[in-house]
Amino acid sequence: MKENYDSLKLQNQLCFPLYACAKEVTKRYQPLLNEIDLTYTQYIVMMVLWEQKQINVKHLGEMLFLDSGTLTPLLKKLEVKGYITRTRNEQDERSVIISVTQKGIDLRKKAKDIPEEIGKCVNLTQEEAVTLYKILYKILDKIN
Amino acid sequence: MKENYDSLKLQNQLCFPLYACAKEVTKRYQPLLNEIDLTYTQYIVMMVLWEQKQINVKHLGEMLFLDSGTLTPLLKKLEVKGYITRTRNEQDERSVIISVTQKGIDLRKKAKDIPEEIGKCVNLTQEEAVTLYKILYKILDKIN
DNA sequence: TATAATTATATTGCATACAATTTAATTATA
DNA sequence: TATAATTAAATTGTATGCAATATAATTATA
Repeated sequence: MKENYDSLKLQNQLCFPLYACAKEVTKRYQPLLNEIDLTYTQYIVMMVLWEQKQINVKHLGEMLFLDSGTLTPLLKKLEVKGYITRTRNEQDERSVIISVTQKGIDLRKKAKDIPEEIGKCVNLTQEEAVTLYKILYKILDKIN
Repeated sequence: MKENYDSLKLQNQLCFPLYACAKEVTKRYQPLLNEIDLTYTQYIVMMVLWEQKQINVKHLGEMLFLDSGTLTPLLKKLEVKGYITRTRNEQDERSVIISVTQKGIDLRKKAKDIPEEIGKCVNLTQEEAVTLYKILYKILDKIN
């Protein structure tokens, strides 16, 4: 009475290549991000702030799928670097407002070529990239 | 002379949904894996050992895209739990051979239903799943 | 309007990840 | 065959991530 464990084989997993791919791609960012003194997670935070200028921690966490245990220390580091400020919302003292500084805004110019560099090393066709994008967001939309 | 920073918008990134999706899906494993006292990374290590019974750290790292800085402490924890043993290769003392114990083998029965449970919460069509799988492995194959 | 419930961050503890370095063993070569 | 180069793990240091809990502020309700 032999059981079938095929579903537990590494090559039959969908999550594993997802996990590995995310790590490998993120790793490719690091040498580029080192030049502007950011980690990948710090970079996506700055991306949000380049668009919005200002956002509270809760909303930021919802956008990036990160909780306060990750964001609080990370934001303090960005504050030390001078890229953001953290101030309590005067209307609701529970909330902390993150604002980008001029130094943070200036960083965007230096980051400008990073997406293209990463695109090169990922090397998908335009069609594949669009398909991947759609499927990933389908998962993200359903999962929460 | 306004510069165009569209490529730095969060919604134009391919890496971000990849990063977020990997995290969110992995998070869904945790309640299931808690019942058999494994983390996700420990789980994929056990997956390899359920197939191979024995493998050295270097080869394991290549399969899982993990380095010794991650694997060494993780494997020591699996050893403490009694799921694996770590022994030096007598032919080459630099190499450490990881072997699954009977207790480790028995764990597979308890893990059997996990892939299906995860499949439910990801909720892709069979075709989407296959497409995603292929694109992810295309990236992984090229990137290293 | 006191008190309970909820909400937004912060903190703590644990488990990755990885770059960089170290150590020990093996292999290549002058 | 000594010495240099290479290789495989282990170690160190830094940065996430997240569950669980704590704290403080706000809101709901008896």
